[in-house]
Amino acid sequence: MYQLLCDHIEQHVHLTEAELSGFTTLFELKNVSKKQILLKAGEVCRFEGFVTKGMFRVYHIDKNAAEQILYFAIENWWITDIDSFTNERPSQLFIEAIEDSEVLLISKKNKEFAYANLPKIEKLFRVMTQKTHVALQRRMIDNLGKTADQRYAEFIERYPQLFRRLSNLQIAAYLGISHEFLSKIRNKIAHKK
Amino acid sequence: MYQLLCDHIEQHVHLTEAELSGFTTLFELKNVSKKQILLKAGEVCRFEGFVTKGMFRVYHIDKNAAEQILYFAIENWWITDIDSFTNERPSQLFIEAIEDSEVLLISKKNKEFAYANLPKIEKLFRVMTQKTHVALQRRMIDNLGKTADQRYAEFIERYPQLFRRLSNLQIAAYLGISHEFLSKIRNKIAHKK
DNA sequence: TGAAAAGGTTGAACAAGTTCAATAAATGAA
DNA sequence: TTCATTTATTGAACTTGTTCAACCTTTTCA
Repeated sequence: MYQLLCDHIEQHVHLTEAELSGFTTLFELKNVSKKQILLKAGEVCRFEGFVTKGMFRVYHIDKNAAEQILYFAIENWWITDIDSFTNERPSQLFIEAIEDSEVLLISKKNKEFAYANLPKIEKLFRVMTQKTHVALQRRMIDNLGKTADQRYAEFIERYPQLFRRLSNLQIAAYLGISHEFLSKIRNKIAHKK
Repeated sequence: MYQLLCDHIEQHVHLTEAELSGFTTLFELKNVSKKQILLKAGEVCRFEGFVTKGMFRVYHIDKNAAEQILYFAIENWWITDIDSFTNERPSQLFIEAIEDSEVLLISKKNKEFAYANLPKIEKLFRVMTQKTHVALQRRMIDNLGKTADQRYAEFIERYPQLFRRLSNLQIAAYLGISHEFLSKIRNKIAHKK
């Protein structure tokens, strides 16, 4: 049961059958249709989710109503507002399905139960947070030093499976540029080759 | 001994006297003078460091020889290239003292010893990585959606203790702008008030 | 099927940020 | 103290990216 989740865990830590089923039963499956919102800014994020189907975007909306996308999550990725979830603070973020999706949700209570009773789970999440952090550090450096053209080219190269499934509006919000300018970058690339 | 480090740990997890001294003896104190480099890109990062005096910058140098600063660390902050340290891969980063400094270093072997023998330490580092990650997420969103003026104003407000000790060159490399443009922003602010 | 909504492109005017060069001010080391 | 180095400022020309408006194409869904 929950095959994708089990495989994912197995890649990071080795659990016995009992530990694995003890942990996975702490999740509940939720179907989320396209455009449905799982978390709104202002609410406390009550879940951490493992995506088993579809795609989500985690994003911020500023005072000018512009959207900044923090990350996308497809199959085998996790979604949450880690700050809101762990500190039970109102979130600054939105989480929305951009395809018809399925996600396995775990509550804070159940996650704490896992930390208390399954020490290897603490390691799992430490390692995962670390990996996510490394990826964000690299993205930060790219954003500080590279032009939009370069960031777009690298996005396509690094995440071809996201690129194929995303609209240019979403990609522009991830790169931090207007969608019109992204369109001009694409035009330039198309005519250069 | 190592009072700053003990206080810092105590803020995150509660250790017995024995655990605390068992952990802190895994560190060694190093004096680092201004402009001395602790880690060069290309090397494997062999340490994780807790700053007890002075200040460091962790940065990247791109092909055009421009520097992007990932973060600064003063007293009570940690420094490492987490990717290079945990995966024993060549680093992409430099770590340099920008004041005469003191840092407590722990090796990978000793950190793994701590993880294996002091389960609370696993929690300490999970929580710390999580906090650092939340801060970087906020910075990422700011970088995607805000102008340099706004980012500068927020940097001063959020980190006044860093601001006072840093040159404008360092701040510009952190904000991702040229130091000339930062100078113009400062001029504009000065004349507006 | 057809109308509405969403996504994509283009151009023109503008704003934000860079580059280069010249100069001044502050700091540091002998 | 002094000379060299580093840091900060300013202006002019340039590049990168935004905004707004118009228009076209594709998708959605009743």
